[in-house]
Amino acid sequence: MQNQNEELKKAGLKATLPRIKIMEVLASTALQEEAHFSAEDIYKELILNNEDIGLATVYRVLTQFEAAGMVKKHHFEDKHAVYEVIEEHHEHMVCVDTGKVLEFQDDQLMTRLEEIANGVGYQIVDHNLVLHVKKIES
Amino acid sequence: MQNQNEELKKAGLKATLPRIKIMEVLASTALQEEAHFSAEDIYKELILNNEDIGLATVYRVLTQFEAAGMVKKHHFEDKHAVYEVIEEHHEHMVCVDTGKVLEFQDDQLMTRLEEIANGVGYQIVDHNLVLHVKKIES
DNA sequence: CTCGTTGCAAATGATTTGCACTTGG
DNA sequence: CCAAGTGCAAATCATTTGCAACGAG
Repeated sequence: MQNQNEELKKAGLKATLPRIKIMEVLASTALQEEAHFSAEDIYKELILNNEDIGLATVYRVLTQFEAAGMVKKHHFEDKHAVYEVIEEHHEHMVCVDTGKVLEFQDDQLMTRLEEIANGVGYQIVDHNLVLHVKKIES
Repeated sequence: MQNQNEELKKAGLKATLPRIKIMEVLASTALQEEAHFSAEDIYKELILNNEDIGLATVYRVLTQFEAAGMVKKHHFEDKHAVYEVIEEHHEHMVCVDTGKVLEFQDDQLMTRLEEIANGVGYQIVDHNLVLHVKKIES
């Protein structure tokens, strides 16, 4: 697990216990059927693991991770935000019935978006795309 | 202005003064260079017009309007939500430098999204797309 | 040692709710 | 009339911040 230590240093962050533990939760496949955690989710998971880490720290650390480009913050539902580890770029599809989150990636789509932005004199810096979907049951 | 009265009735809502005034603000081109208002924006505008309407009512009415499909709620920035009157469907592009919101619409894009969702057995119920852009200055 | 970090509690900002009082149909 | 709607103040929720104690390099 020395690699996480490295990642933190690279981001200019001290390798403290809270940060390491939070990274572990984010990276864990355990609770990760859906790899999108809210600050609260992570906090509860830490409590379960008998780690004595404050919720405020979870928020602070997630913010730092986001600034360091290690995680991405999403606002799928109205209230609390969720975070996910950045591995490769992809979009999200959320099932309105089950809440399940599917990920996908599509070059044709991205190309078209670029064309549209360029067409009005802009370049894309970032984007947010979430499809709210439901199973086809014909 | 009898048409707004109609719209409210159609939505099963009494045509009360607060609701009418809020609709007027939403529809007004006055403050509407950017037709995206937060609850607070609307509240302040009402105060300016010497209307005695509580902020809580603004929130309640906006929620009802959303449920009735008359307005759409967005979360462009992290904090407060903004609402806009639904007229015809379009996507948003927000300039990261100026905060300016541009709207666009593209069939090719929509078609591609449908294809993607269908491809995994889902149909699109709704979607959220926001491009964060900046001017090309070459 | 010395800052960067943390935990806790209190502060914040956006939105919601309880309740007694209006008001539209 | 009288249920639906409203204003106000208090409550709630997610997130942030101040500050004294702590710990990594």
